[in-house]
Amino acid sequence: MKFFFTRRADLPTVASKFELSPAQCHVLHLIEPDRPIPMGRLAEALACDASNVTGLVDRLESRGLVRRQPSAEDRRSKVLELTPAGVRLRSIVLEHMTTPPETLHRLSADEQRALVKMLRRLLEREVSPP
Amino acid sequence: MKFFFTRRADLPTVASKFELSPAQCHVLHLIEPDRPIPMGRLAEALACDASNVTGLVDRLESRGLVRRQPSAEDRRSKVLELTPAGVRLRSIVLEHMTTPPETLHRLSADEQRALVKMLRRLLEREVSPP
DNA sequence: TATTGTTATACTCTATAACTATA
DNA sequence: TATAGTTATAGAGTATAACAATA
Repeated sequence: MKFFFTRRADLPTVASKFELSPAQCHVLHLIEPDRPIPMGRLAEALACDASNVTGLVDRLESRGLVRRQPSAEDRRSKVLELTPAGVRLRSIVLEHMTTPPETLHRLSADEQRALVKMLRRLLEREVSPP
Repeated sequence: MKFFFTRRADLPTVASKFELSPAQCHVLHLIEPDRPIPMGRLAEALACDASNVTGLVDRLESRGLVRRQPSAEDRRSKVLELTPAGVRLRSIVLEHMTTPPETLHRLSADEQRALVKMLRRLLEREVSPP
């Protein structure tokens, strides 16, 4: 939990480097390149009401990072995909967010590997099962 | 990072169980019982502007969870402390937030211990050095 | 009837700038 | 002059409720 709150305090700082809000960062993270996602599924993944996604996507769309496309199967639904600019920014943001804390050197290379392995196992399939 | 965003999505859910906002949860976490903290230091710990702390504390104070007290050393400054109700709610919230993800059983008891140990080392002194 | 996304409304969070009372 | 906290203001995030189009 301490880990969580520590990173939570960092997010606005990281996000603002790219003039993004924390929530916008989260959206960028959730829309994977070449993997269009319906708006409703995005709302689920964000654990927020669907009505919020409208405005969130509006702002990202007006910055040319995300596109709304009609869904092939259901004419009520729209799917979201990253624009080329969105793909680029996403990868830059992710790179910055994965910059490890300066305290990482406290763990040996072996320990770091073991840590990553355990965290991976904890998180598998917890978000956006294909 | 995936870990972070996963927990980030959980926070509003956990918080709303107690009719708290995510930020209010964070504040409750940061004010330790019997450890008054000046408002300015709270703003630092939250990585937000000092002006936000006013409203944040207003709302917590009007719910009887937090108290403002004049600082002994500097008459400009006010220190924050939890009320008895605040101490109680803090401990309940923290208990809920430390409920491990259901996927924890994927790690053996030994692995869990090792994981906790490593995370502790990564985080030591990163927040609120005494 | 039920569902997807939108709109309207209200409240909270957040930053910036201007203010006050101390230092 | 500088600092701690407040107030005013504006934009973004969030939930609820009501709505249109489609299923």
